[in-house]
Parts: sequence; structure tokens; C-alpha cells
Amino acid sequence: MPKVGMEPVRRKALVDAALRVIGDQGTLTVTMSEIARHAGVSPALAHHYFGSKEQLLIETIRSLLRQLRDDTVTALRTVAGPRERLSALIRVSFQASQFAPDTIAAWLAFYSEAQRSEEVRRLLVVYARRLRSNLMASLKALCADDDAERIAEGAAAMIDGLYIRQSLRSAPISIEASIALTEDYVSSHIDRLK
Amino acid sequence: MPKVGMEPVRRKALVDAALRVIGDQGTLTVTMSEIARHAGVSPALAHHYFGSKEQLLIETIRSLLRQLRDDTVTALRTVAGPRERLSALIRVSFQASQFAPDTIAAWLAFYSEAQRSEEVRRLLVVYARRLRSNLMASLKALCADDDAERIAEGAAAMIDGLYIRQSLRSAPISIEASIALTEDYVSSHIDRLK
DNA sequence: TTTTATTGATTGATGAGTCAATCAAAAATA
DNA sequence: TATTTTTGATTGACTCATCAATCAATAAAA
Repeated sequence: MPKVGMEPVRRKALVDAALRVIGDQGTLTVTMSEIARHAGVSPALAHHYFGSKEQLLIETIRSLLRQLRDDTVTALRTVAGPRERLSALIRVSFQASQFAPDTIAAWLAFYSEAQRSEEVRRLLVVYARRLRSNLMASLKALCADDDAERIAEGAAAMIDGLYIRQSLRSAPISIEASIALTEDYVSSHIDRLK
Repeated sequence: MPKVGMEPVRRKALVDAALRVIGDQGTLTVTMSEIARHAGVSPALAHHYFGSKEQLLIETIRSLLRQLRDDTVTALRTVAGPRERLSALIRVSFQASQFAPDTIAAWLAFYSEAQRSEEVRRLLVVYARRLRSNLMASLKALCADDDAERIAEGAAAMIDGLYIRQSLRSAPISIEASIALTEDYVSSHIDRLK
């Protein structure tokens, strides 16, 4: 079995397993054993590669963020024009993979962890800033700077809020309805300024 | 020390302490010892009155919800007319006591816990429903039912989203700005239908 | 004396992190 | 090619700390 070059394979397997287990249980208080089991390795190996549970969690968030960024880049590549780009950004935020119950549960757990871990907090701030600046870039072409700022803030809040509400799974809103609600907000505020 | 009639006093002290400690550490993985210490009693007494940690947490959420409901009732008592009531609801959501970092951190922790505990989830659903139905009651007097529904959904999402974003403490939005953003959303959507 | 309040001491379980030992591929050497 | 050495991969067993929960004992009121 022991073959050279396993490290990247195992790292990825562990990170993926961590995300699955965290999403499934909706908490970061999952054991290294459980994560390792899902990755098909021993708990000791997880420690061998990541040093600590905290570090594995950090890498897991990084992976989630990377995924989201890649999806965003891909989505933006195919569209031109500020208004279309805005729509693409909204669509990416609610795309199925991100809006799945497990993923939402994981995000929530990470937000909670950010209260304690400075590094986790920093990573989530990166996400918040990125969303904001992406929205701003398009909005600035459509309205005055300070209006753009307010609309970006509002749209970002609405997106995050729709996520949270989704996590309760009571009267769940569909992906399409979530997109429509956010689109509606953006549209009507841009129009009003015309 | 032992005096009769301590039970309600101790219960309240423990619930208050729990909220403080949870808010401060931003997690539910606080120890009974720590909560008891903040309440000025032994850990054993906390178990004596609540039976289990889970039960103490449940009572803590209930207390938070009760507080919010009382504030809402008070706020609504002084205003008349649907539009004014809408504003009052928004104001209550962002009132200082609710929007304090510790309180937000506690809410976040509870949302995360809701993924695992059915009872916690049920309590948070109560909050979500209450906010929604309060908003709906006023909105129905201002626009068509299905428009009211959409606006209520959007406003609730925006409120929750502003909370989450606040929890990261990067570029924190002021209470006034949060109120203004939500008011703006509601106003412009009601107006548009006129 | 009975009841209520209270705690110190203890227990049992759990889980993160460590470590020495094993195994097999790869590389070096004969 | 055959043999030895080295190294990365891997784990079982263990340690140490933490914490929820229990319980027997104590103290004060009723």
C-alpha cells in the first residue's frame, strides 16, 4: 500500500471528509476520528498531515472559499456588461452546490467559530469583502458611488440572510425564489435612481 | 446561606450567566462550571436546577426570545398605523440590546446548534415565524397579499443578514445605517406598487 | 425533625494529541 | 540483477486533560 506521493491525496481526502462531516452534523465539534474514518485513514494520519484539528478546519474553510471563488470567476467569464455581471454574481451565490443544506450548515458553523478563532474570522472577512467588491464593481457602472455602496451592502446582507433562513428549513425558499428576491431588490433600487 | 425560595433567583442568575458566557465566547461549548461560576454558584447546583446542560441552554434561548417578544410588544403599543408599525418592528430588531456583539454571537451559536437539536431549531423557527407574521400584518394593509409576502421575506432576510455581517466586525455597520437600509428596502418596494 | 439549598469529591466518558513500531516502495549499492 | 539501505506512509496503543453528571454529606431554615 504505502506508495510515494500520497500526501496531497490524503490532504484532499481529509479536507473533503471534514466538510462532509461538519456539514452533516452542523457543528465543528466533530472528532478527528470521525473525519479520518470518512477519509478512510486513521486519526493519527490526520494529525500527521495537519498537526492539529484547528489547522484542518482552517484548510477546510480555505477549500470552501477557493471553490466559491473559482465558481465566481467562471460565472463572470461568460458574461459582459455590469447588469449581467450583477445577475451572475447573485446566481453564483445561490447555486445548488453552495445552497445545499450541508454546505449552509458548514458555513454557519464557521461563522460561529469566527467568534473565537482570529484566523477563521479573517477568512470569512475575505469572503465578505470579495462579495462586496464584486458587487460594487458592477454597481459603480450603473449608479453613483454612494448609491452603489448602499445597494451592495443591502444585497450582500440579503444574500447572507437568505442563507441563514434557509438553515432553519422551515418554509424553505427555493433557489429561484431567493434569486428573484435579490434580483428584485437590486433592480428596483437601481431603477429608482434613474 | 441556605434560605428558602432561592430556586427562581438561582434559575434566573444561571440563565443570565449562560447568555453572558455564551455571548462572550461565541460558542455553546462553554462549561457548566464556567456558567455556574459567573452565576456565583457551584456547578452541581446548576445541574440540580436544570438537570442537564442542554436544558439550561434551552431555557437560555427561551429567555432571549421572551425578551425580544416583550420589546416588540412594548414598541408596538405606542404606535398606530401599518407604516409606523413596520418602522417600529425594524427598529426593535436593531435596538442596541439585540445588536450588541455578545448577543449576536449568542444568536449565531444557537443557529448553529439548531442543526443538531430539534428543540433549539423549533425555538428559532418560532422567532422566524413571529418576525414574518408581524411584518405581514402591517404589509397586508399597504399592498396586495402576495406582494406583502415577498416584501416580508426580503425584509426578514435583510435583517438576519445584517446581523450575520455584524458578527464579523469588519466594516461594522451602525445601528442607524442598518435601520436605514432596511427601511429603504421596505419603502421603495411599497412605493413601487402604488 | 423534616425539608430545601448547597457543595466537594468523584466518576465515567470522550477526545486531542503523541509516539514508537511496522510496512512497503524507492534508491543505492554490490 | 540481486541485495541492502533509506524513507515516506501508516497505525495501534497510550497519555493527558476536560467535562457532564452524580452523590453523599452539610447547613440552615421551617
